[in-house]
Amino acid sequence: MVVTPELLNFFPLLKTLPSSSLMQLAQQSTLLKFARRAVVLNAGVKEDHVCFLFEGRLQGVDFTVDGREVGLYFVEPGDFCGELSLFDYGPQPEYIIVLATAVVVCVPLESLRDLMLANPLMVKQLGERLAKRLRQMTYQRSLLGMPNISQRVCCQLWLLVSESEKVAMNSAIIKSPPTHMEIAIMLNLSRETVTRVFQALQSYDIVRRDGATQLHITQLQTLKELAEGKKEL
Amino acid sequence: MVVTPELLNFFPLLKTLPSSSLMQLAQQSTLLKFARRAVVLNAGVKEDHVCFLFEGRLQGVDFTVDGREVGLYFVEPGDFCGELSLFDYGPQPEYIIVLATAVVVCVPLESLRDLMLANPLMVKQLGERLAKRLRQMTYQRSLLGMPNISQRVCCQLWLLVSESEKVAMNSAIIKSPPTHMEIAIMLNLSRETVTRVFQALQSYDIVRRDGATQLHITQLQTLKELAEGKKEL
DNA sequence: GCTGCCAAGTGATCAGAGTCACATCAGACA
DNA sequence: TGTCTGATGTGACTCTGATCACTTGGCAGC
Repeated sequence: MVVTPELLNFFPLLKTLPSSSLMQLAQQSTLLKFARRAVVLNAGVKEDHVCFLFEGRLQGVDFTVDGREVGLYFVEPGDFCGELSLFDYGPQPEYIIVLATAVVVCVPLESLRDLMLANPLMVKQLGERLAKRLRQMTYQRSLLGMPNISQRVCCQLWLLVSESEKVAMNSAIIKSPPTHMEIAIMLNLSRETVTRVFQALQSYDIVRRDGATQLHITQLQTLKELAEGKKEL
Repeated sequence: MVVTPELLNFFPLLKTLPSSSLMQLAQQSTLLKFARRAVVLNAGVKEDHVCFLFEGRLQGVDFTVDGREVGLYFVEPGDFCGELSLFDYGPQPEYIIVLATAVVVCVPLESLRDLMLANPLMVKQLGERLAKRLRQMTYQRSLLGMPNISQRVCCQLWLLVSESEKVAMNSAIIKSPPTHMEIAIMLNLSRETVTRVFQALQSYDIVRRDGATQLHITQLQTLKELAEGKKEL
């Protein structure tokens, strides 16, 4: 499918580029649609493109020696992944899996690297990006230290709420939310345990399922307090 | 204490700088000695310097809401910490604690940032550095997914062995190793559990304590196999 | 509408790590 | 040399979350 400069403009990182560069980049890029469970980037491989997510949701996952899945982070629209090798030329460290049908713009690694060399602003943005990811992973790691399981789940749920909805602080909607399994591997829990926490949350009417594609959080304030450990389920 | 350009030269990141810059940086930097348990960098604070470790060992730690310690990474001599805000001007995300009496060169953040702007090679190196830390954290996270506790401990131990000793593959020595507690928080385990794993390792004569300041790994090969899950304790 | 498939819901059971409460040990220090 | 402190070592007990083995439910495709 054809990639237009306007499409690239959707992504904060690329927005700052001169339109000539955008034009060129658009020509070299491809637009792909991935179904659920598809693998967007392979671990251990030197991938030759960076993936910009336009629509859907991705998850970075790793596997332990014994084949157990470990969830690392979620990728939301506007964000991208596979950028590590821009810096160190190393292989992609983790798998990137599609959680919800995803529309992805694949931008050649080399082109991006060239732009990066010519464009200090882009280096700055990419640096900020790595820093952000590092902060994110640090936070995610600290979640795992929490002894209270429900709190862990609530924190993760809270992370999935968009910033704008957090401000309003009323109710929120998470579109095509991760499955219990996908949340479980983020938090080092079993799928059943996550299900049981959700059962509890639903019984108190803190969250509600709107079909399979929407999770309605009816009491955002309560969820926050649960996440902060100010309340117990 | 006085910082000489030669001292700065010890650090790979700074080695590439022109000697004039080094000279200047040296004048602005301070050399500090920290005792065990001292706090080198505070979480949540906009620290104004980057810490280069000359001697000793540091640990990045975070705390959960309920005051539980979470270990994030170790810092070994030659390495540095507190560099995130170079990129995003944000606060230091985690505490940096001294594990073994540390000699630290504190370099002003602003000076480093200036050098970074003037010096593409340094940007490159710092980018590689962030990338490396991300890979490290990804790996450390995957350790937590392992269901077998001894394996987890062995992996962590294996990480503490220096690269040069891994090549020789005979025996190795870890100088002033982290305490059981410090290892425990890295692996989401209780201190007692780590102690029990060490007991097992010692009973099979895989590791041995040489006083409190040295941990002798007598069977490096076995340790590796344990870490890889090819063997069980 | 039927079938299949995957996600979610649920109870019973169990193992394994956390917790508690000590004892012990080694080095630091006066 | 005695004392203190922090690190280890260890047993007993608890209890929580994993596991297993199902059922149920919802959606997609035929």
